[in-house]
Amino acid sequence: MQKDNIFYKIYKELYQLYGPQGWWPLTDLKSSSNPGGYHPLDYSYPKTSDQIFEICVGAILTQNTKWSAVQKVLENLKKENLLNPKKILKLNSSKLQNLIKSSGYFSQKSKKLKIFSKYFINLKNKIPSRESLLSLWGIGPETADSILLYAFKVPTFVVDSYTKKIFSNLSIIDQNFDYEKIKNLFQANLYYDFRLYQEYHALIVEHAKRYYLKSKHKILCPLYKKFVK
DNA sequence: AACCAGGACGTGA
DNA sequence: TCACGTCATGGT
Repeated sequence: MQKDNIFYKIYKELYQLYGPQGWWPLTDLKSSSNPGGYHPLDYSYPKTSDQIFEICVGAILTQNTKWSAVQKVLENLKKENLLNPKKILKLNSSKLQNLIKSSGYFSQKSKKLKIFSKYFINLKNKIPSRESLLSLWGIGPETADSILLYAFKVPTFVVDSYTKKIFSNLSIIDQNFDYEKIKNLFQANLYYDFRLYQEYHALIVEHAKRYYLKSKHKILCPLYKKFVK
């Protein structure tokens, strides 16, 4: 890859603007001084199987849902000591639905969590393949890549709706590019480094929240002035 | 008070 | 393959 390509330039710009994002947040790391549970510049592998599982659960629950809502649900599950695949499997579905209700799509998501929990137990601490994740009902490309990148530290780029919004607005990609094409474009233009991928996706989300939400005008995006003629 | 969130699936053409 | 409807609660 060449260091002066637009994908890497924008990464450096975003990193300079917002700094390290400390994804994926963990309930274990929450405290009064760190309410979000983020851990900037800590790229270490999750310390327990339950932490890995928590990241996966968060990735599923946040499908088309605000993280703040997911955070509350994770907090509840943690408080009940249920952030564990065997315990999720044992729970009856209506109880699970009640516990996760506030993060939306509770019927679908309870089913997804059940299916994923069984899969996770069968993994026996091995790193899953992307294909096996995608074969699960309820795990699409973004969720699979989030799980691989943030829970298992596998260098695979995560593409989300914000990525499409920002980079199509900057005329760097086309609106009709599909998931795999966008993912491959980023990977072809970046160092093969899970830390870089982790930060980049998190920075994209942070940037989009500031400049690409409904009421805000995309033209105000500072990347536009800097990189689009 | 409509609109949308760190998507994925099912369906019909 | 692909565009479109559906899933659902909670915040703005």
